[in-house]
Amino acid sequence: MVTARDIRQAYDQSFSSLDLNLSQASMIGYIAENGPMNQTELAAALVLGRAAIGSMVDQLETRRLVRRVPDPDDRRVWLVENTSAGSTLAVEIIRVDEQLRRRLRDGMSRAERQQLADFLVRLSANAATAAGGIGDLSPPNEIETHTPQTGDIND
Amino acid sequence: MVTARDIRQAYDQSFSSLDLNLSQASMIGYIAENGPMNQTELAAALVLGRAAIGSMVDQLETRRLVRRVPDPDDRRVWLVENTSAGSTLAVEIIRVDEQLRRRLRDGMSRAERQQLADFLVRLSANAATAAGGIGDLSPPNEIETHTPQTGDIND
DNA sequence: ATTGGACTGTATGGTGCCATACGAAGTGCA
DNA sequence: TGCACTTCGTATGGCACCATACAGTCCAAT
Repeated sequence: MVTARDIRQAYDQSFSSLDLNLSQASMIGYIAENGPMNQTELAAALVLGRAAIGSMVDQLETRRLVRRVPDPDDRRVWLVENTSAGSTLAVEIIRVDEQLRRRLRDGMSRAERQQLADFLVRLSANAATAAGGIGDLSPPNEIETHTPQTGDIND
Repeated sequence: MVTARDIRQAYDQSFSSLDLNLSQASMIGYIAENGPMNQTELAAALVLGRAAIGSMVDQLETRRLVRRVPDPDDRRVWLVENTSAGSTLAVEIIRVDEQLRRRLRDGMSRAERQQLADFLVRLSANAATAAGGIGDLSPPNEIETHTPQTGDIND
């Protein structure tokens, strides 16, 4: 937990020069790489709730970094896309991200990082099953139909 | 980060039967194992700010689980100690903790856990130095005189 | 055509934590 | 003996996120 906080802090600080926190930067970067998407998809990608995404979009929209455009196929949904200012910022974000990643990886081999990722996934799985049955010893239920997709912000 | 959240959630849920969250349980457990201590020490041990500790003590004090007693040697400080109810609860806390630890370790060898801990410490160190110099390439300053003590809630 | 269920984004209230600023009390130095 | 400096706990305001409930919309089945 402490490590997670340290890393988040390092990211927040790195992005503070761009006046963004980690989540905001992730959103802009993610849109830059995957194109406009609706808020529910963003929430899934960034592992946040829909409400949190909504208020993030609010903030970034007032700063003209992203923009809500109606989805022509579904009047319920907004497509969130980067403005030109947002796109410009995105390349900087990705640059900073890669730079910080390099510093975090410092002294860790590729194999080690792979193993670390593996450990974390296993821990998460254990935590999830543990959260399922509290005091009981019941077998793990069918709660997790969502084997966490790689391709998120792992690595 | 996601893993950290999952673990915290598992802990919170495990302790919810005792009507405690992870931080509260950690505090009572820590006092139970190390004896009464002042709030600054508690903050360092639980890796929280002093203000957060203060309000936690407030909560637990109204529930008569801990108690503030004046430090005879320093009139600024309160020593926080478990009440008898708190001590009773502590053994339950430790039991739940050990049980959950076992479930988290599931499928991980002792060597693997050791290695994981090592990775996390290294990552934290990297994050700390990265947080020191943002865009500059200056050498790490003397900010971190506090090599994170083992003996906390690692393992 | 209507209705029920599933899904989208929003509103609201709550939680846990931080950063900052403060008064009170201790400590070192002239 | 006085005066700065530090340290302790507290107060305040803010942030990021969650859970829940809700209105609007889509879709499938009658």
